[in-house]
Amino acid sequence: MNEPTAVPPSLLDLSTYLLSRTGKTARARLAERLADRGLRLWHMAVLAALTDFGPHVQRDLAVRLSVDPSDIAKVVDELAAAGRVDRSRDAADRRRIRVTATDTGRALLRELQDEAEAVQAELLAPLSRAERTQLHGLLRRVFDGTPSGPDD
Amino acid sequence: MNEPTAVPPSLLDLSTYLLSRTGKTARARLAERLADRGLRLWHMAVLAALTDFGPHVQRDLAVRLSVDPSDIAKVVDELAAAGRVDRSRDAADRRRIRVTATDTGRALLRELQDEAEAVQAELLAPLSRAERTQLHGLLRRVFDGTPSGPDD
DNA sequence: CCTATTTCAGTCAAACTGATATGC
DNA sequence: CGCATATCAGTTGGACTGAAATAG
Repeated sequence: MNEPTAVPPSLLDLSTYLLSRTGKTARARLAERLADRGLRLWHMAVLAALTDFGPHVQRDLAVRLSVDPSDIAKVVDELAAAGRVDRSRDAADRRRIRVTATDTGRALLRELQDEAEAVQAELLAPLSRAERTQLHGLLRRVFDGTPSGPDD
Repeated sequence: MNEPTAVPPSLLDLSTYLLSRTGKTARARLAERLADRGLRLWHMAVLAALTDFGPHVQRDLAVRLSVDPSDIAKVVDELAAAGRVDRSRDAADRRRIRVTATDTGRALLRELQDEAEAVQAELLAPLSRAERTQLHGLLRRVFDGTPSGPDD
């Protein structure tokens, strides 16, 4: 008997289905690599925000990354325990906790970015360099045109 | 103080990040619409498989859609309770349960496809028709080149 | 006896909610 | 007092695991 491996065409015809599936695969592959280091995707996202934009109050990290503040707490806590970020109370407003990436935190981010690019190279292998640029541009315009929900 | 709304460039530069985010948005938007009808994405996927390829044994549904068999059971059960599919024991191999879409099941699928296309039109609004076709082609090639993991 | 199919119960991490403590 | 920030505990739906029941 033939194996029922073919995906339903009425799903394949939806670009949103392809987006969803390939996106999920991409995330899963990177998450798997990060798990080998005891990290999750949010650890990388936080390090990226701190490195790109400098120190953040935790609240601002949550806003920028569209994560719930209650979930940021745990992630920052773990990064701090590993020496990847420093935390310090804001002298002017003692409610606020300022988070800064350490040198080893920034070094870790560079390694994670290498991993991410390796995953990406695997995933986009069917495309030529020009096509990858094209895809990136199209995705970027879709992303920019999409008002961010709380769950994105 | 300026709002920290900008997403970190070191993430935006990753096509896989854009894929992941836009894919998640697409899924969430459609899931929200389906929830209004008391349905989830798997209900639609099962109806699509049954409509595109005809009746399936549950095991084959699980393989085709890359879902765990233990999760298919619940979905099919709900669809059957709503009269969208029929179940019958295979006479030759009484372990197997054959699932068939009913007329109302197929009618429901058509409605769900309309919803999906509406979501897609919203999401891809920034792109011209030609660009959407281009995007679809690129995504399709990435998808086809990606060996499916259990979690895709 | 071993395998295949279905099903149920339980685990597990992720996303979200609610409540609390602290400081403005 | 109201509001903002951080934190903790609990909930919820999804994906996966293990084991049982039935049939080949």
